[in-house]
Amino acid sequence: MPELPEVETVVRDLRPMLVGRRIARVLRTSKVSLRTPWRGAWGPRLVGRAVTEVSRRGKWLSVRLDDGSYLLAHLGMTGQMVVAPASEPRQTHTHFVLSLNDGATELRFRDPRRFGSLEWLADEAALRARFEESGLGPEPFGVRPSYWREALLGTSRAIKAVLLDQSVVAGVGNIYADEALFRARIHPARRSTALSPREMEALRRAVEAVLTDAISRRGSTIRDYIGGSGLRGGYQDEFAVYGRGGLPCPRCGAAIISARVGGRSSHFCPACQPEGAVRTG
DNA sequence: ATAGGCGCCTGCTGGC
DNA sequence: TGCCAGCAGGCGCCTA
Repeated sequence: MPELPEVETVVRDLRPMLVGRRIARVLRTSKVSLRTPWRGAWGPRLVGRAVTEVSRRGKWLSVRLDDGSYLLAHLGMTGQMVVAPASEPRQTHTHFVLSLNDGATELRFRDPRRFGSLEWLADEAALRARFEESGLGPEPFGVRPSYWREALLGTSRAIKAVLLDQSVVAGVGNIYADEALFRARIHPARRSTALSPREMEALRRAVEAVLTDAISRRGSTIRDYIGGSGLRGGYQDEFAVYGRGGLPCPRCGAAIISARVGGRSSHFCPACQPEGAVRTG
């Protein structure tokens, strides 16, 4: 669920509430184990540590501690990371809780579907190795056009699948892939190698623009997503195509198509995003 | 080697 | 009203 704009929003929300605070207590509040278990004995490693930094890389969220170690979280489809008053009842599927030394708040990790993960890494080298292991590509902002072109020419897949490939560019998920393809007027099923240089460049810029706009609206809430302070996103109100099958295209009025491309539901305008002839305008 | 498909989970929706 | 299939923002693993 959470794609780059959602994770970025969580990071921005959490930062002022976490940086400078110390971890007073670590609680495992759910009996289920996460799909990727916490690596190592987490209790002793965290208690007493202060948070020095909260950041994002692709869809990963990291919390740096004052001994140089990191808590690394991936929110999967339904993961939430929220700082809440300790007095507030915890929701179901809250798996881990870090009590903070202000005595009043706690960081909660909640994840109904449990596709998310939470792990501890000893230092920055281990963090980088973890990103390497997951095949994480560059951040989508300021991608070099030459890199982009080579990445798109280096695979025979549909462009939609290429956008979802985190090793090509980190952070784009199903929503923003569809929205970026719409902005660039490219049909999701077209082979990435079939795009003209102009289209490739339009798409590179569309990805940046869509993600930037979504961040400014605090991401998109379809169902589960909330920011680090519990607020919902607002970008779902600006979707041009995602989840809008059968509704009119905001640009030309044609009915938006909903179809499976590369195993994922995809939404596009059949008029603005033609599958056949490459438009070379 | 690459690309596609499946499985992991829970919860909600829509059709019968 | 109730049941059940299908589907959901992700990703890693397996197979052809």
